[in-house]
Amino acid sequence: MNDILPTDFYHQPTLELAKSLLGTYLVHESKEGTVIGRIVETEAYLGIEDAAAHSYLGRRTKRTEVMFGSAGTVYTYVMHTHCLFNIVANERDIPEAVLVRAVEPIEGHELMRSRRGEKGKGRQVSNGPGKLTKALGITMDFYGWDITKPPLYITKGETPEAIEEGVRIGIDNTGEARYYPYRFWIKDNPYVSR
DNA sequence: GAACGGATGCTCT
DNA sequence: GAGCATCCGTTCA
Repeated sequence: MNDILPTDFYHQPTLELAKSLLGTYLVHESKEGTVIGRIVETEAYLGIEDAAAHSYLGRRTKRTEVMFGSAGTVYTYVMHTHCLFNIVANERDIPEAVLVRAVEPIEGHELMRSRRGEKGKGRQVSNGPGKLTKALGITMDFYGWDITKPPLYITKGETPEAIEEGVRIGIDNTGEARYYPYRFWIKDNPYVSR
């Protein structure tokens, strides 16, 4: 796997990056084995001007600190009983990131399913933000990780045939921001969350 | 140190 | 499709 996407790849407008990430391969090498998931659904969070983003109005805390850092940094966040996986985009001091909402298993199906347990059969194994992190073995340990190096990195994948866009999910109480069309997914892919 | 609430998932109807 | 279970980081006292 020498097709690791370089840091430069992440230095682009967040909305562009969200679309560019569709179809790429998210790889995690662990002692249990290697798992690869093709990113099929993403959402963009535009920091300053986006009421749904943790970094809204430049809000800077321990939690959002990495969003202000360099592009290509991993931003993990614990939500309810789950862990969500984001990738910081754009330039330093511009707190924007892309949330990975769903992946399609490419390699390591057995390992993913065993991590998910009985609930993770079929497409249920990774068709959601909290599900994919568990399937891929991503935890808060990767907070601040540089996504361009092993054991957790992204490689060039298959360019999607068609991309669709729509409103984001799970942010019903954020005013106008809930209507922004910042969600992107690969058309007709069965692993898209909903 | 206590209270709060959320970028969800699962079960049941 | 709707309702509820479930925790930990952040925030405030």
